Amino acid sequence: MRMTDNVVQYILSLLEAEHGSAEFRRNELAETMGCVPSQISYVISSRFTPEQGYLVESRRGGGGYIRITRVQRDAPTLLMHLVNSIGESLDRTTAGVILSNLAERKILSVRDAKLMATAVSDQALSAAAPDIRDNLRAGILKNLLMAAYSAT
Amino acid sequence: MRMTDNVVQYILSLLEAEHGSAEFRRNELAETMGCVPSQISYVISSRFTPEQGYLVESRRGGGGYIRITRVQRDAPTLLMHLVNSIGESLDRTTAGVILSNLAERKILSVRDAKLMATAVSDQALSAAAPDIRDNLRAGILKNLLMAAYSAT
DNA sequence: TAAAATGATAGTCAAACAAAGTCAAAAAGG
DNA sequence: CCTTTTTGACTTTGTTTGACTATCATTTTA
Repeated sequence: MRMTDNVVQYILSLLEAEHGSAEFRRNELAETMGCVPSQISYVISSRFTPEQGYLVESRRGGGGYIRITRVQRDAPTLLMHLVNSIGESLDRTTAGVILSNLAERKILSVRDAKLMATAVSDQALSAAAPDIRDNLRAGILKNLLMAAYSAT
Repeated sequence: MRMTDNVVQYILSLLEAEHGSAEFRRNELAETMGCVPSQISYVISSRFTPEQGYLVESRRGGGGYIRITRVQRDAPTLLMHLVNSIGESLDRTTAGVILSNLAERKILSVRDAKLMATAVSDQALSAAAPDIRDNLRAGILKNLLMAAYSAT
């Protein structure tokens, strides 16, 4: 398993245990996970972004910390924000992060998330030239999320 | 015996051992089979297609993998016939007919059918030039049908 | 006491690494 | 011939690492 996934899991468990808010020291977490500190930064910047519904605050220097807070919004609002944040292009990694996050937060069923992931996969889009796949992904996923919301 | 057939056999045995889903690293498998990595890609693209009842997922980069999932053993034969009849191109009218038919016959839930219809709609595919949309529809729908009935 | 030094943090960025994907040419079958 | 298979060079994607920078609180110094 990737270090990235381990760190994600660990942070999610912290969020779970503390009802939506996790605070830690970057170096300490890196130590317990057995990775370099910048890996923590990588995980946060790729997996706990505002688009994913997380607020990240931090402070450097002595007594520094990183705090991640799950933004509390009802499902429709969260979906709307998400759809608006997607724009014209969506790479597959981000698509995957979005969908697993929605499933994790129980905004989508695991089944819906899997179907959507399939719909935006490279396999499904193989008929399109690689350089427009990200545009297709954006269009497809936005439509799917809207559909999932309105068909609830 | 051809290398291709050896690789097919090996993957089939993995699928058997793991009840319908096999995950491996392309390079590793190539190593154990004694072939170049791209041969694995060739085998997958020619022998583990949706037409043959398989769904393929993959990831690049560190910790990358290829995962092949077989369709459920009790998947409706109609579904498989359908996937085979689709070919390289599927116009939106036919897609609509197919999906409402599947829902009608209760092979798909109404929700799944609606999501799939959204995924192959012109709206969702607006980023693609009109002349390739039918090709995209074919690829997307075939993959979605496999996903809806994939083992595990 | 104000300024400077110190040490404890987190942030940034690019390079190194670890995969899988693509494509076209060569080889092998039929 | 024509199709399928085999091969390998090259591309793209995603992760990991580490050197360097920025910031903040505390302690020392002038």
